[in-house]
Amino acid sequence: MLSGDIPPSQTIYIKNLNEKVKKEELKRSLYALFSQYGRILDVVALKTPKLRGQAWVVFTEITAASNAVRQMQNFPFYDKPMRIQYAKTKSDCIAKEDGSYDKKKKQEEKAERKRRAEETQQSTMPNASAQNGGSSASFRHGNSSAQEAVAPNNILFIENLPHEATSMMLEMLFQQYPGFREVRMIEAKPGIAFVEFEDDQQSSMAMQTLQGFKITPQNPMTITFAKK
DNA sequence: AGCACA
Repeated sequence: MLSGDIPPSQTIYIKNLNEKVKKEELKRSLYALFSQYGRILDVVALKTPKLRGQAWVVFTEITAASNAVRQMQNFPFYDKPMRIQYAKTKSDCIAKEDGSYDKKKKQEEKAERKRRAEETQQSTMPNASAQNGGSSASFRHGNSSAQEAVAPNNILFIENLPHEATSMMLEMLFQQYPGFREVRMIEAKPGIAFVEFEDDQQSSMAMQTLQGFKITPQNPMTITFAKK
């Protein structure tokens, strides 16, 4: 069944995610990867048996979600091709924004789900010791520039580097990713760098894993695709 | 495969 029967939404539903990736890392990587398409309001991922391997990414704009669904379809992410659809229901963070969030209704739905789970389960449910990792995807943005949607490409743009960062240091960091070509820094512009890969999938993988990486505690690096 | 909001 194709996903065509789900109407466009500003939330995308992603499945076939690598279940070995830790929740917080997964959320950050998804954020890093998908912020190319527009501003993200929330990333939801749970590791419960029913929900592992899946995630929701909430954009402010439907058009951003549409581009993400099309362009990142089957993108190899942690070695598995992502399967992306629009979400079936409205995200809570959207409902809260537009006033349609109804707490009572929410609780009924929750109770209903629980009831159904129990009737199909019919067996022992040990301690539901929920894993309280908590916290939403906190993430830093580049201090400059409202983020435009720059299409994924093979060159990364690195910002917020400490002034003492050298191209040698960056090379050490980035060369471990397949397809690495070179680091370019501009003497006249400290704090930024360009890192080139052979293709955009390889650059994306490096971006995902190094997004927010701190060379010094005060300098989480911001990685975006370079404008061409 | 699996559509939630810890």
